Amino acid sequence: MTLGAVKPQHETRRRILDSAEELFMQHGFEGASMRLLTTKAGVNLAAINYHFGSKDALIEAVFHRRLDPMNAARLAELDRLEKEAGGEPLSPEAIIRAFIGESLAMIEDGRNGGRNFVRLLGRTYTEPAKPIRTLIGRMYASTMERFKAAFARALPEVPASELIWRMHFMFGTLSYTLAATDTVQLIAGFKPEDRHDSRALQERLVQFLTAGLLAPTPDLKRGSSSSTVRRAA
Amino acid sequence: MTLGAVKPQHETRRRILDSAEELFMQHGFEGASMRLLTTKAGVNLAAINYHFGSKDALIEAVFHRRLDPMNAARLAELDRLEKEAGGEPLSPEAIIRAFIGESLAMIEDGRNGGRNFVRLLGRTYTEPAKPIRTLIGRMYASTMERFKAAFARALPEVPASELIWRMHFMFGTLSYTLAATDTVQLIAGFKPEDRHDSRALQERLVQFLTAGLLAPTPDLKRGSSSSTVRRAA
DNA sequence: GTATTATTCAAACGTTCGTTTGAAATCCCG
DNA sequence: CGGGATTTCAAACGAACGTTTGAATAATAC
Repeated sequence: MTLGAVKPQHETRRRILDSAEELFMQHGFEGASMRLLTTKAGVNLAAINYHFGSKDALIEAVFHRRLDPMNAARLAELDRLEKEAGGEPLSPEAIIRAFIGESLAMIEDGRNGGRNFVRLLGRTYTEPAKPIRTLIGRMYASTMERFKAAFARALPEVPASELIWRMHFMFGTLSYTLAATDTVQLIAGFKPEDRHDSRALQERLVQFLTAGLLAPTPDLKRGSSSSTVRRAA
Repeated sequence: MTLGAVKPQHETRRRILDSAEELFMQHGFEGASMRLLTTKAGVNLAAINYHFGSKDALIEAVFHRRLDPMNAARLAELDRLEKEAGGEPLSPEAIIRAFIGESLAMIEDGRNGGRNFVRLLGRTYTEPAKPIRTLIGRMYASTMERFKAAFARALPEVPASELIWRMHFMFGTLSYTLAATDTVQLIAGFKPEDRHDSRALQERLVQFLTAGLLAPTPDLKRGSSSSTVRRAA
């Protein structure tokens, strides 16, 4: 058979990355074997070690390919908003949108495998393997710092410790939403069409997260901390 | 016959379950090998297959041991609240407390390995392996139905489809909070002592989740602005 | 066209995996 | 105390794992 033998320069690399994205999502990092990955990619078993060095390095490459541009876009959007605001603090909702927008946009971007990646990503935040956790942590560090600062500026009356918890909660909601879509359905009643409508999903998330972020701060100490009810929407 | 005392009889079983709980949490289901599990438990390699039949059956047993009582306690608490309310719908916050209280109580219950399990649990909701996902889904089904009904009664004005998404978000926040504690720290600034103070954590979560649950819904017919703020605390 | 480099390929490496086995040790009851 | 059932044990099983190898092939440079 005459295979159109025109192979772009790093076609093999790309095929491996695409397959890995999908199979890591379906079977996990340990569950997706080299043989499974290379078979799906239609390349030789040794190709992964040749092009990436090891399976771990492949995992790292999978994340770098998407996560670096993704966080860059988040920061760019934050920059754009802050420039537009001209010194004024941003609204919490706008910051939330800047953070989650890029993730959710990937969901319907069927052109590339962004959907696979985004679900893989949501899954990875609770990955047991330590090297992967530290890798993810490193890749997010600067982005998280910038957003933390933006939230702090937007909500000067919320204590820093409280803000960190709220960001923790928000990130958890996002990550679980990305990961669990299409997988476990603990709560019956999902309408399949909803899962792919990232626009509606984004609005639901923004409503939920904004309200949670602006919730009155709990009274943990004996002293009464004022219930700071802010703008709701 | 011989339904005699079951004291030391299943000591080996218990040791295996305890070790599995901890090692599954640390290394994942595939990462924790039979040899690692049995070595940590101080039992023979063949003990798992003898007492449970297979590694998969052990995983199932680990979840049944804790999850069944946990969900039973959730439902009992919900029953208690509803009886106490005598027909009146419960407050959303009370329902949230009934749901998350049992999970968080386990965190400080150092007596047994509840802490390990709770973190393992949070991790498992995004588990790639399908059998485990369906197992978890089955174990939660009835509990989720009851809580869904309770929320629907408490919030008659929120559309069912919206409510399901909000429950989804709430569950995600809880699961991520349970799982990611002590693991990945995307947001710098966690104070270690906070992680073990389940009382404070519960208050923070209740505040965040209640606000998110009660967030204004854009589709709401009585769509005037944000006056949907119900009892706040 | 030849030399050089880059990539692909089949085969095999040693290791570890979950499971099985049959005998030894232990427990339990009459 | 003795004998049948239960549990433990060391050893081995075949299968699958990630990785390596060296030759064959393709692409590129001179």
